[in-house]
Parts: sequence; C-alpha cells; structure tokens
Amino acid sequence: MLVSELAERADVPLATVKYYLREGLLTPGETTGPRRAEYDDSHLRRLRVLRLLREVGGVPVTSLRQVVEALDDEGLAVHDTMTLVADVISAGPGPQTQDPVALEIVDRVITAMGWDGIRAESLDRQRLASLVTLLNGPGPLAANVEVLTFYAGVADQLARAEIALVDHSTERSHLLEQMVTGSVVYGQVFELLRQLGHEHHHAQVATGSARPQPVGT
Amino acid sequence: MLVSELAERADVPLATVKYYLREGLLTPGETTGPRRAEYDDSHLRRLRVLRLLREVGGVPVTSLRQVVEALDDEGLAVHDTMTLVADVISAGPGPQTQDPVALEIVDRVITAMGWDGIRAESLDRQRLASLVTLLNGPGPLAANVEVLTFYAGVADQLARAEIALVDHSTERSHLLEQMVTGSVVYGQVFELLRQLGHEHHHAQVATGSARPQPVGT
DNA sequence: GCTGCGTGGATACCGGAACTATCTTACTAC
DNA sequence: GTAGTAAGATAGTTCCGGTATCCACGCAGC
Repeated sequence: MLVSELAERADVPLATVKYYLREGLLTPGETTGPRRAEYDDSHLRRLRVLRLLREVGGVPVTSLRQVVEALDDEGLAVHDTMTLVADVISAGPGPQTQDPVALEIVDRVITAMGWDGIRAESLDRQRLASLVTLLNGPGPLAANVEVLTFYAGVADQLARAEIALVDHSTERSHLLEQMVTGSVVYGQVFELLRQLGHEHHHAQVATGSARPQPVGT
Repeated sequence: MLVSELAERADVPLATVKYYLREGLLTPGETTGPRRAEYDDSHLRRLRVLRLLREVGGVPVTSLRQVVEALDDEGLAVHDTMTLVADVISAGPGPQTQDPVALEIVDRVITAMGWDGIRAESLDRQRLASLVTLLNGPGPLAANVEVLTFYAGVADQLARAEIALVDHSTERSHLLEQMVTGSVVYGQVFELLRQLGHEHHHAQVATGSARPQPVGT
C-alpha cells in the first residue's frame, strides 16, 4: 500500500504519518520508484501501536523513538526489550530524589513480595521511591511498608494475570507489540475501573450504608 | 506569610505562584495594604495539592480550575464533589465514541460487581467504553466481560481499602484534599507497582521458571 | 503523448500549554 | 530618605505535536 492508504487505514492524518517517518518512528517503505514507496502490514501494525501509546498511554514522541529502537533490535531478548520499554513508557519525569529511606521502604516491599527479578536500576523502582518521599513529606498522607505491600499484592495479581493472558508462543515482534500495547491499555482500563469503584463506594458512604471494609465482605 | 514565603515553603517558583493566582487557582491573599497581602496555611495546602495534581497526576491547569471550584463550593456534599473531581481528573480527552456494544459490556461488568452507585453520565464509564471499543477493534487484544470483571474485582479491593484508609470525620476541606491527592498519588503508586510486578514475572518467564499462574500460587 | 492527480521529500509554520521575565508603582523597614 | 522588595499587570519564551506548503516528478487514464 502507499502512504496515503496506510494513513487512512490507521485513521491517522497523512501529515502525521509523514511526521512519524521524519522522526524515525516508522521505517521508510520499500522504494518501488523515484516517487513511489510500498508499505505493508508491519507498518500498519506499528503505526497503530504508536498511536495507542501516544493517545492512550500519553507517551511523548521522543520516548516513542526509544520504544521502536528496542522493539526493532532483533538481538534483544523479549524480556530485555520489555524492561527497556517499561523504563521509557511509565509516566512522569525521571526520578528527582534519591532518598535512601524511601528506597529502603520500596526495597522492603519488593523483598516481602518475593520479587527477585527486579533490577536495581529499574526506573520504576526509583520513581516509586520518589513518590514515597513525596507522600512522607509534608501533608497528611503517609506511605508505610504495610500499606505498600498490600498495594503490591494487588498489583501482583494483575501482573500475573496479564502475563498469563498473552500467547507466549507467537513471533517476537507480534508478541512484543501485544505486550506493550496490552500493558498500556490495560493500565488505563484498570485505572478507570478503580475510579468507578471509588464512585460506587463513595456513594455507599454518602447514603449512610455501612462503610466499605477493606478485605472481606 | 507573603507570596514569596508561600512560594518558598511550597517549593514552587514565585512566578508560578503568581501565574496560579492569575488563573484563579489560588484565592488572593488578604490585602493588608495597597501593595501587601497575607497568605495562610490554607493557601499553602492548596498550592501543594495543585502541584501534586499537576506533577504526579499530570492534570492540566485548565482542569485544575474546575477542581478548585468543586473543592471551594461549600454547598456541595463531599460525595458530589468527589464525583465532579473524578470526572475532571482522570486522564485522556472526553469520550469520542459512543459504541453501544462497548457500553453494554461495561455496564454488565458494573452490574456483575454490584456497583449500583455509578451515574450514567460518569465520564469514567464512558471513557472505559471507548477503551473497550479500541480493544475490540483491529488488533490482537480483546476485552470481554470475564476479563474486565476480573480487573474490576481487583480494582474494587483497592477502592475499598482507599476509602477505609481516610479519616472520614475530619473537616470538609481537609478531607477532600486528602481524598483527591490520595487518589492521584496512590493511582501512580499502584501503576508503578504493577510495572514492577511485570518486571519480576517477565524475569521468571525468561529464566525458564514456571509461568506465573493467574490466581493461586 | 498529454494531462492532472498524487507521491515522496524537504522546510516552514502554527497553536496550545505552562511558565518566566520584565516593568511599574509604591510601601516599609532601616 | 533610601534600599529593598511586594503586588500587580503585561509581554515573552520554550517545548511539544503536529500542519501546511512547496516542489519536481512519475503514473494512470484518456
């Protein structure tokens, strides 16, 4: 297919596709003449992934370039690609504080969960420590190991389920695209469900019903 | 305190505080002279909340104005304020699709959860439907009622816990600020923990250990 | 073969968001 | 009385994510 068709099929303005090509987010189509180039299904899939990351995940375009680099590096194991992508994708700027106390709280949670596959350089780990610093600074909120471990337990349920859901036997590129988009979209899905849960339970409190209890019924 | 002190205590550039005042995100201090105004602790707390919503939650400044309006409307019940704020805060633009099929899927999940306190106009509900449309469009991912209900169950655990955690007996303004910031910050905390969970379980898969199982051990 | 649409490629421009800098006037503390 | 800063207003800046325009030219239909 030609660019215009690619753009139309992905429901993306042509100008934007050209922009992505310029930025190196899409590999140029196969040139079939001086003013002619052919694009295939892999381009279409890639473009869809990019739009999803941008629009649903809010991933900035500069980060997208890092994502495609990781995705296209055939020499990289699936696992390594995913950690690379994870470092880039999750929201917020890099960690600004390296408060050792917060880091230790985070590490204790990680240990309590038995999560032994986490790199010390994991940006998520450091970002989490920043948030803990923030929570334990001025203000009424506080994060302790117990609460965080509870959260981690819940998060673990999701992580397990999500990994179990993907078909691990498919080809590398398809598998990665599936995992990356899944992670982003289901992250949003969960966040919305959490908000809906809030809305319901707030209503419960407001109408004078019993306060919701954290664990059992 | 004077503006400069307010800015310093909240660790926000003075120019930014002035900007927020201009935008109506902060109420003007009490004028004690033609070129003098006094700010108090409520301003400081408000400013901290705003920065948190902006930096951690990524809430745009224009939405912040709506948030403060809801927060400052003393005639509004706590519950109603929260739903108003929730509509404004959660990420993404308003819903663009109103696919009846997706909406019905969402509603079935809501019913299955026994969530009867959710307004039909809830933006989160509609945003979720948009995501479901997206998932069930082209591409390998798919969202069915079962999977979504599983997610909703997990989300419900969090929502319960979070509501149980706040001290419901404090004064309106403090309570709301606590709930709003808590919702945003813990949303991020959870997302990071979910990513960490992924990182661990991916590592498990990569090292050839048993694949993680969704529910039990 | 001619024509006119559309292509690939390059470059320039735009609009919104979130600040940031400057300037003016005037109080206030020393 | 004078140096320092506050308040308030206005204008300017940076970054991001696109759009728009331009050009020279090949291809499809006639």
